[in-house]
Amino acid sequence: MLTDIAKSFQAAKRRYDRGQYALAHCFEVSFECLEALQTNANLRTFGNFTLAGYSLPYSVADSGERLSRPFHPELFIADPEVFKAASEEVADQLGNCNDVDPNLLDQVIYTAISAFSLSYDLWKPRSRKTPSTFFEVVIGSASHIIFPHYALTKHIPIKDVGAAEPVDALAKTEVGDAGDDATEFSGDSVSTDLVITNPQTEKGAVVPLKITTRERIVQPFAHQRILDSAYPGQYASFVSCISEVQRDDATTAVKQICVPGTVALFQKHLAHIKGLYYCDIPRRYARYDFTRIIPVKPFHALFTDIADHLKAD
DNA sequence: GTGATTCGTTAAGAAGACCT
DNA sequence: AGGTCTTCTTAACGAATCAC
Repeated sequence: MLTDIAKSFQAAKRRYDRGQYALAHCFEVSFECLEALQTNANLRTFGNFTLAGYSLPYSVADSGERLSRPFHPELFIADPEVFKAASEEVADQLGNCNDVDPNLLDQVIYTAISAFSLSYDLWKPRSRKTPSTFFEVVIGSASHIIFPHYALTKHIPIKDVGAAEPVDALAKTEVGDAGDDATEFSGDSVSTDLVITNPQTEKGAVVPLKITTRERIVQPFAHQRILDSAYPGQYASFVSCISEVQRDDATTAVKQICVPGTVALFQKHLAHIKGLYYCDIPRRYARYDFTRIIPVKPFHALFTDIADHLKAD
């Protein structure tokens, strides 16, 4: 059953790679996943996430043989037909530049990505990369619709900065005694998931897309730091994720893998990014002591914030 | 014990080398 | 031009470890 889903996904990806509209095709893939889950697995409660007296129930998909990652049942549209109607509504409204119900948008994105991920967890659990590729295609396709006049790319070429003008104290220690040819890097580029550029202003929005981040959160900050050095003031990063949850089979509970201290340090001292955007906002990242350092917002705010950043003055 | 952080691992994809 | 082999990069899960 996953063979068909994988084929549909590859077809959608090929369209996307050619720069064609692929959102509806992605939603069809998610619909197929929901049907497969309904037919061949059992969606059931698993356990709670708890933090300081707060408790939130999570569910899993159970194939009898294997358990999926946990998902948030209130964000997840389990009924395939309901999802189909909701996703078509969202796609239509995006296409017509109408306002989309923000909560519906969050639910549709969360369900689309989660249904695909759950299916891979159950029937192709070793494929770790594929769900995130799907995420990339979904958001890239949506961006095509929302920003029809902006350029979408995946790489930003980095011009040579040169040792003569180190950008700061950190760079100074790098060039030091490595010899005169230490700066002979050319043709380098920052490889990201999605870059949206306004050709008028040349401003760009970098959108790292990750299902979960864990300690890999450092990458968007490092990229932003590089871009600040090569193109001061031109790029801003909007880190987009689904959730940070993980099953704990020993206690039949759900954990949210967060690194708040590390992220706060990156934001203060490595590079400044615009915000973290989650479908299922981790509880620890929603606390004021964290959000006063770095904004954490629901997923639907992503597109409006990018539009604000890119618009001509 | 609990929350924060890091590690170990498997696999997919991209790019280049080499062959046909 | 097209195959396939190798190497490098990237994604992200579950488990392990750290710090209080």
